Amino acid sequence: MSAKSLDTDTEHLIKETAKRVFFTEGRFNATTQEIADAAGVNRTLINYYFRSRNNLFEIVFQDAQIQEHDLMEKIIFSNLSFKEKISQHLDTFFEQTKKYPYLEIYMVTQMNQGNCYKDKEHMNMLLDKFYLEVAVEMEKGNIDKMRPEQFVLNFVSLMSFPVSMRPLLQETMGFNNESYDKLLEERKDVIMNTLFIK
Amino acid sequence: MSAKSLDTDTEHLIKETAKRVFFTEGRFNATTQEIADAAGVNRTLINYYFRSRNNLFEIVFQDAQIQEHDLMEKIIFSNLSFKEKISQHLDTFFEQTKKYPYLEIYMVTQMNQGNCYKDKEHMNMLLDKFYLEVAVEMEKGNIDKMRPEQFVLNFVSLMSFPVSMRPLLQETMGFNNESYDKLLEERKDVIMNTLFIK
DNA sequence: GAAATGTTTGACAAAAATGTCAAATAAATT
DNA sequence: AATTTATTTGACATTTTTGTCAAACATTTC
Repeated sequence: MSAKSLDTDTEHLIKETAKRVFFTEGRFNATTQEIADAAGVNRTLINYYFRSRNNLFEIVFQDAQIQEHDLMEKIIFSNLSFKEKISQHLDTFFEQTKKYPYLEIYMVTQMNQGNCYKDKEHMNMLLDKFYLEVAVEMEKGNIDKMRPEQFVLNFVSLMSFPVSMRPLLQETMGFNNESYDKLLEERKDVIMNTLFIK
Repeated sequence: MSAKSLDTDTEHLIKETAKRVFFTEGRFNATTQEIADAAGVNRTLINYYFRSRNNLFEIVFQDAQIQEHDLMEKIIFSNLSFKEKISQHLDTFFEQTKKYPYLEIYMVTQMNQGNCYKDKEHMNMLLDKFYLEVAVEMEKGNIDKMRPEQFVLNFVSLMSFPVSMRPLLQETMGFNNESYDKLLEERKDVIMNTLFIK
């Protein structure tokens, strides 16, 4: 039981499928039937393992939070230089968003439906540490002077928006999948140049 | 009939309420009952005026597109200098997003559910015109050199992301409503400084 | 002010989605 | 191999949401 393959563990399969439907495909109001179909299992197994649809959704939401959180933690507690931290984080982020492009949008829609974010305390501690580093870089003249919070907003905006909003941006800007992928690949350099003073 | 007040025109009231529920409150899977309640009308009036829930949603989606479109057109066909165009657009955008912060996210979730964007042709024409202006500014040395498309991505990202993702960002960054509002107010200057070379 | 038209309402029907259960099957334990 | 336990299934019940309709009401038109 403990050595059971994760691939065939139905509970795990359902959860991963739900994540795929939400975070990868962005179908935020998929029904339990649709998720069950996508997982290739009987719908009532969702009730067996998760009791209710709501419960499954809450668990998936928590998972999403942890994922965001871990990514954040990784960048802050590495002992790279500031610039390298940013650079590294861009790599991990773009890697992760290939799998789950709609993770952040999902969280927003959930929060707008009354679901709320947990573990603010710890996150704040991480951020305060980061703000200090940002301030140091400003003193050194490596980045423009502004409130560190604004730098963080710039950073996450430049990084996330083109991914999260891809359907809208790709369509309005007249790209096809291939050319938009290319655009995204080029973004790392663009972002580094935008954030740091040459 | 033609001179009827728009405030009491039920059809109009329902549509505006739906927009409020979706774009202002971000409750993307509100039921027809919830929308009717929010509008203070009988639910079946939605069927009377819009035939089906789906039809209402499509109409609202179209409205959203037109709104985005008009905003885009405004900036491009003004005869201000490039920098003033950007500046002006930031003002209009922030003004608009006070009313409809979740308009863009709504469009993305709709598109992920199979709804698709219309009128690409015209939008492309607008963008091409804008790309040319961007290129000129780069030549002049007012903005960093990059593909004009990347400049547009930077621009919209810096502008939209902190608004669209507000629930997530505000929570994770530990702001309250008031302090986040303040942060947003400061953003115009930050964005101008980030986009333009001093 | 009577007839015609447009609007609103509640009762009901239909559809869609979720949840429950007992029986069937499979797996583990003795 | 028999028994216990865990998993899976389909049939059914419940709940939620949407759509229809005729009657009530209001407004306009003649």
